[in-house]
Amino acid sequence: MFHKAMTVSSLPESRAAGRSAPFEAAMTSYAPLSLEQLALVRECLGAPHAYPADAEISRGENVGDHRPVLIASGWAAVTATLEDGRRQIISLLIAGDILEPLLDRQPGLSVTTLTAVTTVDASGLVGMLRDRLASDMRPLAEAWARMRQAVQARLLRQIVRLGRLSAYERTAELMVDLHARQRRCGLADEHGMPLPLTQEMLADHLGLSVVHVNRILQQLRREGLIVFRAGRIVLPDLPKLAQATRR
Amino acid sequence: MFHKAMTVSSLPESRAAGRSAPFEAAMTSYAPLSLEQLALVRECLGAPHAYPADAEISRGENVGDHRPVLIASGWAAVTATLEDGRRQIISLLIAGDILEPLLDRQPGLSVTTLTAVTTVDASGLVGMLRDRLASDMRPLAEAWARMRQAVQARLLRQIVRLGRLSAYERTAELMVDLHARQRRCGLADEHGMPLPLTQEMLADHLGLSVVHVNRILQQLRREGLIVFRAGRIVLPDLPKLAQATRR
DNA sequence: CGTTAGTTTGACCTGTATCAAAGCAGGTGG
DNA sequence: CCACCTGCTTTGATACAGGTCAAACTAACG
Repeated sequence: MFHKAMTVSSLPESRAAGRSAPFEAAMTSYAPLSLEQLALVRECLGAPHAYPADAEISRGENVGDHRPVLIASGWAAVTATLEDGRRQIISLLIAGDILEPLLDRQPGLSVTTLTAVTTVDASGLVGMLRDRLASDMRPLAEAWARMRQAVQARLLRQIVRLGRLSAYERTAELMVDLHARQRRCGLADEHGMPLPLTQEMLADHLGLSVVHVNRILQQLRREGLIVFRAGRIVLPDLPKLAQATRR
Repeated sequence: MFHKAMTVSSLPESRAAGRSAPFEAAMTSYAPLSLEQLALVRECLGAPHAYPADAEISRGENVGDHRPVLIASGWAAVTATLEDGRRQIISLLIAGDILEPLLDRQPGLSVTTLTAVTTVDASGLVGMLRDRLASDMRPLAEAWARMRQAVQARLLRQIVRLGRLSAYERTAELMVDLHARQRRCGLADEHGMPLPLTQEMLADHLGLSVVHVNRILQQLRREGLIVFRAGRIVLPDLPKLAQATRR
């Protein structure tokens, strides 16, 4: 019915606006920031690093030199692979997301790009936030802290999803969540968003089989809760979709 | 077959040794610490706070005054409760564990004691670690960092468990994990440990139904991988149990 | 065009949930 | 000391969500 359309939805990702635009937008959404503060953020960020799709993001061999990094564009995933090939996508990373040392480099885990990705080094930013606790920088630190909390909250939510929600509820909730996250950094409009994920990736994230994910998506489509169009996913009735999240 | 025996296994919990003994043991297991360093840790810890079983650990109403806390004795759980009553125990907390602000106080989550629990305030310790970066305190900071990493790693592992392991694998892995954790702080011997959890709690943690947990436990017992005795659980063949963790 | 990666379909199987009831142990109060 | 609760575990019967296997279908791409 939507026939391989999903994979095509990744954007050209090159843009006139600064590399960190989605991140700045996200940050502002966590605490209101002045233009000066945003400029300061921009200064602190390191040079961008580009990865092709399906590559591993490894930041230094030693555990020591793992620096925090921001996803500037594209989609990536923190993935666990079991010996027998079963995979679990622990966390999806999208533009504006923080990738902290704490998260990756656990043995058995890897961070892989799902689309082409650019990252920027955030250790400068972290250092700046640690040093400068001046009152006018307070909102910055606050936004940063809230973003980290959000990362954590998502992990916990993922546990609840996998532990207690049905396939249908899980899928609906993931869509709602991805939409909210992409809205924060201006990558989604009110009813649509990019979704550059294959059904296999969705399955690996939702703890389901590919076949079942396919059937759940069909059900959601039949009910008019999601529509695939032009490589994007459209959520025509967000409230009803949010309803589908609960039993 | 073991008939309500599990619940009885919580220890008297009053002890001549200092309140923070399990925590110190755990910390040393993450980085070798001198007696002086351990003494310093002890000084930094706040006064103990006691909770009865089945109580909520809430640390201040405002998000601001959430201090990091250590579990000095007893078992607690970070729990999510859905509107319709479904529950998911996100994380089990045992003696020596760190309970960070980041973890609790997400909306919909609560931290509840499963047995009688004593906690100690760790904000002093954190402050000390932040201020004193003297070289001789380096091991302390390192141990602390590793403990935090372990907390994080467990959360990620829990996602993999729920997403990709069978009920049988999940259960076996939990036992192995709990044993390793309790060994670290000297609460378990080589083949046995306290397990003050009802099958319902296990179910809520493993994302299963009570009935199914019961059947899995029976299977593990039949296979001689676990034995319940005198309110403790015995793991007679740890290697084989670890094997049961994988498919 | 053939190849390849992704989606869709159907048939079938199984792990796990649900429901209901019974068994067991410990605590309580008469 | 017994009888009764109450909370926990165990058992059996049954239902269903979701997995597995296999094959067809579609679209993109070189």
